[in-house]
Amino acid sequence: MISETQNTTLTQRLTDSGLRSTPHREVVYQVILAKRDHPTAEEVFDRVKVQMPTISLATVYNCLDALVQCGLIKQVNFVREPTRYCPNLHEHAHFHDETTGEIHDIGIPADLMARLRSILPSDYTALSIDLSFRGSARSPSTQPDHHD
Amino acid sequence: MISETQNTTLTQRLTDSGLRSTPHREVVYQVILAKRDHPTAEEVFDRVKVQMPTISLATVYNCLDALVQCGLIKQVNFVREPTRYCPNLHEHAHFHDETTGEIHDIGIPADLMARLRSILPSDYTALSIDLSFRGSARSPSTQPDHHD
DNA sequence: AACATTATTGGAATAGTTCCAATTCTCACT
DNA sequence: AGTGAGAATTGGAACTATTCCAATAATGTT
Repeated sequence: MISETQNTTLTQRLTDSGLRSTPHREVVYQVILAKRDHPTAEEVFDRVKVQMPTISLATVYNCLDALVQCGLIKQVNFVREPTRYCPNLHEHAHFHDETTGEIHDIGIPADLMARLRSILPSDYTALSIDLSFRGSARSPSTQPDHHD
Repeated sequence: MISETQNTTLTQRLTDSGLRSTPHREVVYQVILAKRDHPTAEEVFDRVKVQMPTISLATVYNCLDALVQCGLIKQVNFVREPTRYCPNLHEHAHFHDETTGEIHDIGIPADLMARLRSILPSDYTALSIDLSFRGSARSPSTQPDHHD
């Protein structure tokens, strides 16, 4: 079940963006919050169907778009992979572990965010910044030195 | 025509990765170098066809994969957009201008690259780092000046 | 020249996402 | 509570991007 607080946040955020709070959107949001991984639309669809078997994939896309639009979730994408969705609203990067397939959130310190913005020419306005790593997490000793 | 130097680099890089230098791969590489934008596979296909009308889209994908594999080009991707290809081998970020649709390269200073790596836990090994911005370049205030 | 390996081809198949028209729901206003 | 306008949902078709496949062609090696 969604807590009062979360529910309020959801409704609030949606209406702030001129969108309605609907049962479908609530369940989609709930499902993304419940398991803190980075599901694809298809995975969200599967999880939502457990509670709401009649929901359609098109509606899941619609709900995800709505949640992105009102700023409650973010889209994450890796090369030639389907879009994934992430409810972590703190500034963070993503590490895509190619060995396990998992995606890990990596916090970005505020000063680094500022530094990132600073590399842009002054007339560029960034609405969003995306930092992602690809590699593997479990290679403790045998790391081949690799310089360019 | 491809210059000796470029051709040598291409052949060298390919063979280093256990791949062959073929006419198709040469033309694909040449086309990507010629216009320094960030074409999709489909766009590369269209440009290559001018010189090599019989090439197939599957081959373009194959060639692009080969060039990525040997490190001569990089894949760039934005949310729900087809993969794009970039021959800039310097460390750089991408700015996706949503007003014009253009993608601009933004250099990343060496110390910033180091800083980025430093936010990863010590047992994470990054094979690649991807930094991208989304926004618009034309400043929000009235800006009659027009630079490129 | 013959062979093994690798590349190319066209087309079919798949995956991810969007679109559409019909229906249902919700909210604001009586 | 009833009604109408606008928004959301639905299923399925359409579309786009990419991969797969089996047959053919090209290449480098002996």
